[in-house]
Amino acid sequence: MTTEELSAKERLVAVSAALLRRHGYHGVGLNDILAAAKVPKGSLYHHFPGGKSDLAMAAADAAGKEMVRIIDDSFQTAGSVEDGITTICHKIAKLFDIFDRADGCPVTSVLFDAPENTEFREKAKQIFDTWIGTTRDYVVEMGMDPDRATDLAEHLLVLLEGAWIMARARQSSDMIRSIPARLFR
Amino acid sequence: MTTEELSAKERLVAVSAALLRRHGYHGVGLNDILAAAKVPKGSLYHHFPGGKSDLAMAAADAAGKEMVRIIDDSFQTAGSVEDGITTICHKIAKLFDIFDRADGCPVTSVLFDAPENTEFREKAKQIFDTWIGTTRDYVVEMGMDPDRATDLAEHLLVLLEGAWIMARARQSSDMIRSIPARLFR
DNA sequence: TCACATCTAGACCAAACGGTCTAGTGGCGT
DNA sequence: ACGCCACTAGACCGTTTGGTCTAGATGTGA
Repeated sequence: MTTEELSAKERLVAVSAALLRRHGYHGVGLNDILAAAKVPKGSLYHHFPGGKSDLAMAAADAAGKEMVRIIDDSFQTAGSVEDGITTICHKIAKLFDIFDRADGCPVTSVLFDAPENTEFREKAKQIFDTWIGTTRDYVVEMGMDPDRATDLAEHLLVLLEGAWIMARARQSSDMIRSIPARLFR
Repeated sequence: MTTEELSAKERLVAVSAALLRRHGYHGVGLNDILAAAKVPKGSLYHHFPGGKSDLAMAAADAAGKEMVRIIDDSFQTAGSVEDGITTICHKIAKLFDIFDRADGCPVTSVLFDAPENTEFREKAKQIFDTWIGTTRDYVVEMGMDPDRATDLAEHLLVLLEGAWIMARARQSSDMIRSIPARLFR
């Protein structure tokens, strides 16, 4: 993650996403984020008047969009539904391995840590639904009927979230890699 | 949750388990726990010299054992593997609904919030493995070969953890209730 | 009834928290 | 050259954090 040539705002979002993914919302201090991003407090509250929660929302959005990019990339080169989904899982598994096998799903880590905040939960739901919608659209495009496609996309997300948790506990991406086998058995 | 006749130590564990499940490790303050359990600080550090992390470990253990009890109960009255697993999911879904559709898996909520602590992660792994082992034993006892049984038990846990997350996001236990359909399709 | 261990009780502490505020800096349009 | 505005910079604030410590209550066996 090169934060070199990025603006202060961009650095803030990137660093937040990374730290929040690993430690959760309440697990990171604002000062940690500021120090890692090399941004003074004044800048934070200039770009994100809402403070920490504002920043977390932006970080979750960014992470959500990156996931959509992964889905797009995976299906662009895919010859079949199975192919596309397998690629998604392998890409995520690889990222998981790269980042010390320590990071959780961005949405879960960032948003569920603060469930007392309705806005957070709504955002999580919305991002999840975007992922499901994106996946479903590709699958429908490839010929599956919409209802089955929605179910498949939801099934994939459930497996992915569950596998992500197991992967963290076991410090191994195996569970993520074995998702396609579970889904298309 | 009647904390009436319990000892201070028991109240501490019960209240911690409940609060941690909802807010995560860093999301609850020691003072919140103490106030809810009506236990002074001195008592905490008498019973749990290790402080908050010590308490969280005990809470996770207690929650882990309760899950084993659910598995036991479900298989005791089950006529088939499918039956037992369906009962497990329904029991968990019911509990989820009762507790405001807000609580996550105890192990995930309690332990993953503090992944910088190796001891925490190990404990999470150990509890997960206990659940998998318990389930697998029942399934083997019912005639399935051990390898397939292990895979089935792991598959169930992955689906359960994933569904739990989705359930929180959507404030609905549907995803948990539909696990058997996904597993035995 | 006295000694002792267990447990309760909460005042107290340094550190860290998220957030506010004022001052200053840099670059761009005119 | 100047004024303006986006942004940087960090001192500072009240609150809350997890944790320590001393004092006292309670029960139990000799």
